[in-house]
Amino acid sequence: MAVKTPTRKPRADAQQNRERILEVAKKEFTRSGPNASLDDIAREADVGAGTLYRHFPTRDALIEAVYRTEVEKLAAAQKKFSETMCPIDSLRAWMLLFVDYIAAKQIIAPALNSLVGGPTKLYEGSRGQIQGAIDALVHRAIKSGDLRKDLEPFDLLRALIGVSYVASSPDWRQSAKRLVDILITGSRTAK
Amino acid sequence: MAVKTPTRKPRADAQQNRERILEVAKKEFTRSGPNASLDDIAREADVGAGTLYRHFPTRDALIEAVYRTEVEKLAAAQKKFSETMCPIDSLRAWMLLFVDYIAAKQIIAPALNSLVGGPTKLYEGSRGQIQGAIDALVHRAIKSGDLRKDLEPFDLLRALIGVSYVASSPDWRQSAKRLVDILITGSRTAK
DNA sequence: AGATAAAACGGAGAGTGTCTCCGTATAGAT
DNA sequence: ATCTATACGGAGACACTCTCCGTTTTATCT
Repeated sequence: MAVKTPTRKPRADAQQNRERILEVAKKEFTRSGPNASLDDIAREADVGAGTLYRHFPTRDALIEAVYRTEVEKLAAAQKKFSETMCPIDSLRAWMLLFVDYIAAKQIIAPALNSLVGGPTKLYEGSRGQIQGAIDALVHRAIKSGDLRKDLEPFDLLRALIGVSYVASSPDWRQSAKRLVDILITGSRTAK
Repeated sequence: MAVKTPTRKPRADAQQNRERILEVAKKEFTRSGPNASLDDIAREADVGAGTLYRHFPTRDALIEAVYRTEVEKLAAAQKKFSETMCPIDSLRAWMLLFVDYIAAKQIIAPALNSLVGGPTKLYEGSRGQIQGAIDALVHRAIKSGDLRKDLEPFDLLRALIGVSYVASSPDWRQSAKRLVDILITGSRTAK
């Protein structure tokens, strides 16, 4: 079923370059936001601009790749929570983790908009991961009767992103976590 | 109390240019997002680049100015609602208006991040307007006993922005409005 | 109606970033 | 050792940003 594979082994240097670019890009995006100069990144990674653009045809492709591993961790956490906690608790735990995650790696913030499905079709991959996670959590909690049946997981994600997006005040994490509870309270089945 | 005013009457052409720039800028930002070329905007407004930059020293200053009038309308709506509805209803009405507003003028979306207090200090003016509106609404509803006392108006705003930010699916407005109710339900005083 | 100076204009151009093209280098297969 | 698919690099064409300053326009004064 896999694609035809009479292809030769991929070149090692290509892989190395790719990783080095990602490393540098992560640092640069963190440092100077999503508009960091791509040529700068290429230079710092000791590759030509062409190499960077071959690996990542657009700025967005690069950003997407940078955040993919982070996103994968969040997705993995969902599985763990679902296995060890009751539905509603695992949802809350995941949402709180999300908040912490953003707090720790502000990097992600600039990309969140697109992640949630912005005007462009970027982030399809990452988006699928995150959406899969929240879908699983919400559906389980709906099935167990803890949450309203009409709850759209994606809406919850949107709100969560809004909450997490900006660290504008020192007590940001506190208030973000309070809001997670508000969201969950509002999402419970009417008693 | 006013500043010294031995100044002469401001020049009419300057004012006209300023308005023309704003008009064109609004159109361009709507059409091609917040990265629209400023030189293009200047050209289309029949002014030199220098003129544009004199009026609006930075891209952000221009964006801020473009959105200011929109923001003022939202702030005005708050007053009206507060005068004619009960606290909790006026909060809900305003939040729904906010959603509609974004739906109608996607323009605002790109600016929302900053509006909510992003890394930069832009949008101070607009932000104050919006924050004032939600503050008033929430405080009134807290005072009337409809909402939890520990609710941070700003959190609600953040969530609202997250909900409104992206029109990723056709039924976006529907689900955004559902989420407004979830937020309000979660914000009510525990019975 | 001039005359005057404050206010505003415009656009050339320097600096920076984006992205492509294609000649060159190299890893893996034989 | 040879071959060739694969990948590399960086010059360069193009686009955008923003400033500088000589020129023009406007409000005001007489």
